[in-house]
Amino acid sequence: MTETALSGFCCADHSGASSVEAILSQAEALAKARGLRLTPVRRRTLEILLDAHGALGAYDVLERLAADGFGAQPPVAYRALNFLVDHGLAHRIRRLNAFTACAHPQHDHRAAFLICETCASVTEAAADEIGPALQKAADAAGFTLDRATIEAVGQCSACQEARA
Amino acid sequence: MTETALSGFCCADHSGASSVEAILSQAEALAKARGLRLTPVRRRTLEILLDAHGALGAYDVLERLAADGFGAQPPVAYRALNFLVDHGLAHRIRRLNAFTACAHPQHDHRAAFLICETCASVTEAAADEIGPALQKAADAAGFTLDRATIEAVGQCSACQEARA
DNA sequence: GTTAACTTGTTACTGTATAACATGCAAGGT
DNA sequence: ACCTTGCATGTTATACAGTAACAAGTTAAC
Repeated sequence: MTETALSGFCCADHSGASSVEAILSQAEALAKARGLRLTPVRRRTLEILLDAHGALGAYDVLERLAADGFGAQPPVAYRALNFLVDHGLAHRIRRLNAFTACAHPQHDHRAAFLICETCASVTEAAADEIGPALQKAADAAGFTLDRATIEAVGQCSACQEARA
Repeated sequence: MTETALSGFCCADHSGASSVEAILSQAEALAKARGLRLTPVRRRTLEILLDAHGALGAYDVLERLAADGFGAQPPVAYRALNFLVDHGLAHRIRRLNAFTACAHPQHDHRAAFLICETCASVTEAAADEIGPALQKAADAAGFTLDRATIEAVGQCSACQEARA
């Protein structure tokens, strides 16, 4: 993969350039509040994800980090990405082996991801109603739920229109 | 990973040895009905997944296939596994990079997977109620839903008791 | 019995992720 | 200020996961 643009806008309300700044400062505030260290690599990694407006593979992120003078080996990217994921600033999209910035870092939300098969865009959707249904299924199995990954595949609205 | 036993029982009602046979013959009937060819490698692959009573990595499956005289190269395992997944006889667990036999191959169900963090067992839970909730979230985004992956992480009932 | 479609097998390779260790930086204690 | 302790970064090397492309054998249909 060279410069794999798994692009696409995460959601309407933060596709403008200004909101990159907004989310970045939210992240900074959040890190301060929780005593986390949003170091240069970590901050830059988040910025890269936000700039991509979609999902990026770890090696794509690494390429950009290296171009900025950070380390050029996989662990550099994986560590920063895992940090962001662990603290809710980014999400891992397993179906794509990729990562995407969290659109709403401030609230602890359960998110579902809508992955377009045509343009590979990733949209983060509120999954508040899915939680209880999943909880019920877990209860029935005597399973204690910690967290869940919900990834849907289909066609985004833009691609449906283009195809019509 | 050498002989990584991502073991654990899929669900109470098919953890007996006899049901391996039962599911296998269900699969055979189903293949016949749909005009699919459940060839030796494919059948054996399904059997391997059923014997494992849980999720197995592709390379674990490959090892066992090779031991049985089938090809020893990755595509052999991946092709058989993908065939099973494509036809609903197995599921791919993305969080584990692994595969597991479908517990209920006959009905076209939406399944959620409950992955135990302690013993790595994978339970297939009915997710019928989750579908509508997800559909609603997709609708709100103007997204046309095709299929979805739902993977939950937590503690299975057996491990909770053991820890208590 | 020949063709066309599919299945299996192979080699070779690309992509994804982590282990283990060395170095460096930062915050708190004395 | 100085040291210590823990965390962050960077490196090398390697493990693990998945696929492309082609050759050979099988099956089913005509």
